[in-house]
Amino acid sequence: MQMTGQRQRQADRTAATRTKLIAAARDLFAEKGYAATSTPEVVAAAGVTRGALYHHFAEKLGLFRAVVEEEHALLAMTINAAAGGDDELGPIKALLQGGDAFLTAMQDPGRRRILLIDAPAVLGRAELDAIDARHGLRTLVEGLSAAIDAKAIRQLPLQPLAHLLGALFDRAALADAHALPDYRKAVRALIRGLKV
Amino acid sequence: MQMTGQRQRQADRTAATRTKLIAAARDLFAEKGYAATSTPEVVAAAGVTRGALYHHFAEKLGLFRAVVEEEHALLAMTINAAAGGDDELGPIKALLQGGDAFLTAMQDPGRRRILLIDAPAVLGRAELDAIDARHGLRTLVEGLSAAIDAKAIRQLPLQPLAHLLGALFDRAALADAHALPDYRKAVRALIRGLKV
DNA sequence: TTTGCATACATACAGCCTGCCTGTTATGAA
DNA sequence: TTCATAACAGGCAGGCTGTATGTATGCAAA
Repeated sequence: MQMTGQRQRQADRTAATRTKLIAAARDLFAEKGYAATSTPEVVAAAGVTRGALYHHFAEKLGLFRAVVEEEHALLAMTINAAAGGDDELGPIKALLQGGDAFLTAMQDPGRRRILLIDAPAVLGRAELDAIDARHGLRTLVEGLSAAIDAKAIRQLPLQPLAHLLGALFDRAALADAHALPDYRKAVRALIRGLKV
Repeated sequence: MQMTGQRQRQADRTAATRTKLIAAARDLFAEKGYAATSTPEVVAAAGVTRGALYHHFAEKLGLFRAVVEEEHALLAMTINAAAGGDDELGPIKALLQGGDAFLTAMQDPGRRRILLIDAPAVLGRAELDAIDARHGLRTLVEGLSAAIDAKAIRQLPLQPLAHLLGALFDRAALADAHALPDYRKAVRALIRGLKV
């Protein structure tokens, strides 16, 4: 039965084009930002035509959305790989370690630009929060929830606290590399201050 | 001596045009965002021509910069008026009160869009930080410095801590109005956690 | 195997926008 | 009054986005 094989060929073709477009767009968005990146540039870098782009994505925004989704997923993977190991660490230590993993994973300037600088303005807070809720924020909420249940930190509104800590980490990630240790210290102090 | 009067006339003319442009741009940027606002729209709303705009501003970005500066100054004025009164309040109370004033002053959605959503992406973090350093962040740094000197909060790197708290307040300001009390509560807890 | 349809592109086009450039008018010093 | 300069006005070139139309390839059914 070659049906699967044939269908796969189609799917592969589609996937290959999408992948090339997203990869090329990611690099350009990372380097020059969303607004300064034109679709002709993207398709030239990807080795396809604008027709292909607009066949797969309704608009330039859709391509950016896809890039953000992928970058977010990659980020979550990296963090889970780095901080997902130790389970018996205590809720606060787990939070701090997760935060460190996040800051490390965010050292790529392109990633910072896409996720922290452009995405909020291009996609809007609401949509970016929705994406974030499916990836990084979820684990943060879980960690905080565990910490509160274990009475390791004060009882506070979960979602707001998670968003605020997320903003804290985002801001720390934007710090100059040489200032990062100080930011790390301040973040840790703020989190430790939540202890009951 | 009419020299002053004449010079004033020129200056007034310039100031009037600039004011009209900035006011019109502020409203449009607030409503539709920077990218979706065109210079033809702006000049139509301001009742001038594109020639006037490009005479006063080198590019569209310069107009946005001016809007951000003004909005930042207005914000600082509002906060100072609301929270600058009580001087003998204790450093932590003063911080919390200043934060509340900030959140109140940030309730205007247009202001939020301009300062918190668009500005970081359009101007870049570095330039926005430079602007912020001259307005809101300065008072925050002073407040924190006083609190540390008074040994009311733990000794931590000043600039990073200020930027982190700034990010905290920014995020809280973006919360839905109905969730604001919970955000406020969480922010207060985080700040109180800094006590020695 | 062939036929017919859908998917995956390619290309040309219309409309808009930005920044610049050239001309014109108002202003102020001499 | 004269002349220089600032403050505009209007037009133009280049580029970009999204769309519409045309073409080739894949693939399921007859």
